Amino acid sequence: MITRSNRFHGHGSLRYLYTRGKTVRANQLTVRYIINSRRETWRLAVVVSKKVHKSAIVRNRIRRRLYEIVRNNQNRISKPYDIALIIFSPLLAELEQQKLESIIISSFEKAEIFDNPKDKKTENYVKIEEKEA
RNA sequence: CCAGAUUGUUGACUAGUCGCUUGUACGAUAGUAUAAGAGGAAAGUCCGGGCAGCAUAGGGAAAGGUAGUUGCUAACGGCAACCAAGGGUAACCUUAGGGAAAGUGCCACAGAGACUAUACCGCCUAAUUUAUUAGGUAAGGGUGAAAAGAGCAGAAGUAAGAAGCUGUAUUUCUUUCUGGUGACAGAUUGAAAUGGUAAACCCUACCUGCUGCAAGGAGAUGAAUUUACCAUUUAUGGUUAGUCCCCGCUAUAUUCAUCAUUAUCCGCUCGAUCUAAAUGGUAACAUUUAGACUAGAUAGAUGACUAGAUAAAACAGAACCCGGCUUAUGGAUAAUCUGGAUAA
Repeated sequence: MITRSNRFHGHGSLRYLYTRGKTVRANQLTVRYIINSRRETWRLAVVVSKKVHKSAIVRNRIRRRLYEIVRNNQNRISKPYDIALIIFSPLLAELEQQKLESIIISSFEKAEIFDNPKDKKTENYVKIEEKEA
């Protein structure tokens, strides 16, 4: 689970994101995102409607797995993005962890929410050099 | 040992890595430490109550609900014990269990005819055209779940028949008695009635004010109207609004715009609470004593991954809180009881 400051609040905010944000589509989910100039940290919302699955247990499970994957990779989000993950398929509750993680990471890289891997490596090298220095 | 009946319990654990929510302590802050963190149904939202607002929640009408008795309870359409009817060899189970003699409606198909009802066949009498007409008739046939009959049976009677009569069953009212708080059970006197349906209208008795935590309270900034409006009078009348309707009651606040505001804080968890023991009661339950504090989120915490024989398990996620009901549920397991078989 991510901290409360990184969660997404309010219908108004989501409406704003839906009308003005950019979208990237994967097989079973879409990512909508926009840079929020008022904030300093990024925010994430996972939207799982009742059409996806009737049971609240399954919907909670999808939400928690996606939050967890994003949390493990949160160092790669540099700018104050507002992100919404909109889910279409109940298969995400059963999918293997590595596959699910690769889907999320690839779609985030497509959207340029994550920095490019090459840039990331160079940054890391820079940091290491600084530490060594 | 086999087949059943009833009432329960549990419904996941350990280790590691990375996290979330709330409380407490320390700290200027960042944060650190520590404690706690979904269910038996949290579900369906079907009943009942608390709590909140509307008058203090009042009267009438309408509408709705409940239906054996006694008790339990904050209350109930719930629970317990009992009564009645039905099912089972039994343990035990099931029951929308008041009234059809207040009135109305309905009873398909078949059949001549099914409650202001009838004569198809047959039977009897008369007439003549000897096979038809007219009249009588419900003993018989046919149809149907039920037939001129409204419980059942019987004899006498007649042209053929009926009304009527006799016996008996049940029910209602009634007389008296016994047992029980009572439903009721067992006897008994007299009179009357007799198809089903009240999960058809209806009648009887009892109960129910409406809206639900998105209740309700506290917003910020700016603007406008003002003691709701009209008339007379300064307290009345009318209008409007609030509680479905009528009566009654109430009327310093109301409206608009903006705020990525459908936000934020309170309500919010100590309560008809939980655990244990004792006492009373057949039981539901009650009382007393001792101890405990046990989720409070808000796009919504209680998790993700790895390892453990890997196949890790059912139904399933608190949203103001309680008491029930109903529905979903893989596996494991306890107690009591019934019937049968075998052995001693």
